Amino acid sequence: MKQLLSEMAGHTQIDLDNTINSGQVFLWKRLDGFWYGINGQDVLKVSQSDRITSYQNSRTDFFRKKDNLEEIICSISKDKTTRLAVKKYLGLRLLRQDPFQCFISFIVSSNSNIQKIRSNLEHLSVKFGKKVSFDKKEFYTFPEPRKIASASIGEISSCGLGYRSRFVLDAARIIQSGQIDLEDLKKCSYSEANRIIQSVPGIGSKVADCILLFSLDKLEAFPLDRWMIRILEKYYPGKFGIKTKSITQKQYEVLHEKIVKHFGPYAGYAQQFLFKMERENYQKKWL
DNA sequence: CCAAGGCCTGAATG
DNA sequence: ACATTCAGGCCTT
Repeated sequence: MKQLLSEMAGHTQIDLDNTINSGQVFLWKRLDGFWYGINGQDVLKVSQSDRITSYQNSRTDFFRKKDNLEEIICSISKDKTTRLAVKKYLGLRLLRQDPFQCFISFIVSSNSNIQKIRSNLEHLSVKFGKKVSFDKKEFYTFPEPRKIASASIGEISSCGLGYRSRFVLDAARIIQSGQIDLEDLKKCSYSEANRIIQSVPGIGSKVADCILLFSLDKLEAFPLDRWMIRILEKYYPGKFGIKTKSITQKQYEVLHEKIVKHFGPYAGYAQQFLFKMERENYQKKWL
């Protein structure tokens, strides 16, 4: 562990490629040696050597640079597997995304795959976002809640969302009407925010955890999808008492409690490292 | 509380 | 080619 931390001190650099390419964000492209990404109404630009810049000159800490990584890594490194994953992907980070974009993105993600999610979100942005020019390149910002909220089902489903179109429309209306204020959820506890966000049709346990972890600062969120279940079965056989591949809501809750008990309050970081390691093992192409 | 089945769509598989 | 299966779930019965 000591060795790991001293290694970190020299390598506090963020590993951009692996971070952007870790299933958290979908609207990022590499152009002329830079990464450009849509974050709500903003476009971010970053390269491995330069500071992050933004179309809107916003100050969002997108890469969570203020997180105390040393403390977090110490905290989550409870076992061999996690230590290996952390060591292998030291520069991997959680991102702090625009909440509404994240909210819609993960509703769209359910029962889908990366490529389709990206295609769906790009279509939504072209159709309902604003065209902006940044660095002499064109981008479409992510649609504002009111734009989606006032669309028809047909317009939304023309973006290829299928049966998720209804969920996306209703979800946007819930935000637009103020029935749920995503910023407010940042101030709630994990379980309270989780309960509220799961009241939205189309958001179950897994999608909720993604939104909470990637945009609402709930670092104990630990999205349990098919991959994570497989990972837990493989590296922690018997430890968490997983019985079936698809788990019920109740089983999800029980499992999540055990996870937090094991990994601690920054469990979400552990999830990210483990997930990345296993996906890489399977040599999946993501971008 | 659990199990089973259906769901849009596109890429992968046979 | 063409049919079938499957994918980073969720909802209803």
